[in-house]
Amino acid sequence: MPELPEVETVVRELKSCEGDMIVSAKVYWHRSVIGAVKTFEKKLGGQKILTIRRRGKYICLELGDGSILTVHLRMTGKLVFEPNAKDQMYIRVSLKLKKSGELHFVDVRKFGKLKLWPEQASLLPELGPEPLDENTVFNALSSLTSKRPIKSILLDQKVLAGIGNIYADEALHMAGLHPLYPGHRLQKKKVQLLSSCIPTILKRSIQNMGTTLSDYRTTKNIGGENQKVLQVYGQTGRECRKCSSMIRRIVVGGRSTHFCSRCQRSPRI
DNA sequence: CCTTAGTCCTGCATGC
DNA sequence: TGCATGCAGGACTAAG
Repeated sequence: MPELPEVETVVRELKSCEGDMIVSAKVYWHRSVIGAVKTFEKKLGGQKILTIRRRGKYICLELGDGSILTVHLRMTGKLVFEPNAKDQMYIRVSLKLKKSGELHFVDVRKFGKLKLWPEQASLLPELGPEPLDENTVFNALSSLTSKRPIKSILLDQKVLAGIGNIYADEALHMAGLHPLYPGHRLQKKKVQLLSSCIPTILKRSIQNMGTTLSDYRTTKNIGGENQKVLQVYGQTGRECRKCSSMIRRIVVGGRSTHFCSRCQRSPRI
């Protein structure tokens, strides 16, 4: 599933479309678009793409009239220029670009969403800060008084924007923290450690072009390589690469959670 | 304030 | 082989 590193990889590729123009937009599955589909198609036609940026897990296209198109890939969404035969079946939205060709939003499970935000709208106001800087992460985590499990806190986009299930598990393993540890009971030293692990884990994955477990691909239909260095996510039943203990799987806040019971000690109750 | 369950979806793994 | 069942999950919403 695309999280911050995967979205960042896609956005870096898409940067080549800055300055291009959206000739026309066509929606094939209306629920992939938030808001009125006719307005969406009409307002996108003829728009110049000024900048393409990432915010959390959102791809943000700043358009000529000041409006902003956001794309959230959710589970299986991807943006591709040349869809293969299988992709063709799952094209939900297509954007015809003047110079770059046709950009297709492909999404098997239809969870992904596109939204055109009107001019001057406050964009994505509920998102927390970006988690790529150690000090920023420390500030976001140290101001917490929540009793929720640290895993749930990391997945909360209002706390930090962009971390998903894979990197939450990987960062907690690197920091040696049990996913059920209550946020308010973390000592300052543990928060500091976790705050350095999160950017490290995310930046490494960006270098590896993201994690491809099933659907994630870049706009050029290239998979990432970061799945090769995952320590716990999807490793249930295998040996921990650090200590050889067995990787276990539990459910935290409805999400499957992977951890090493030796490296990540259970909190004292 | 908090947690849990339901919703959206489809492919794939499992079991008989 | 074929059919039924259940699972996966990000973000949102509703209920308790």
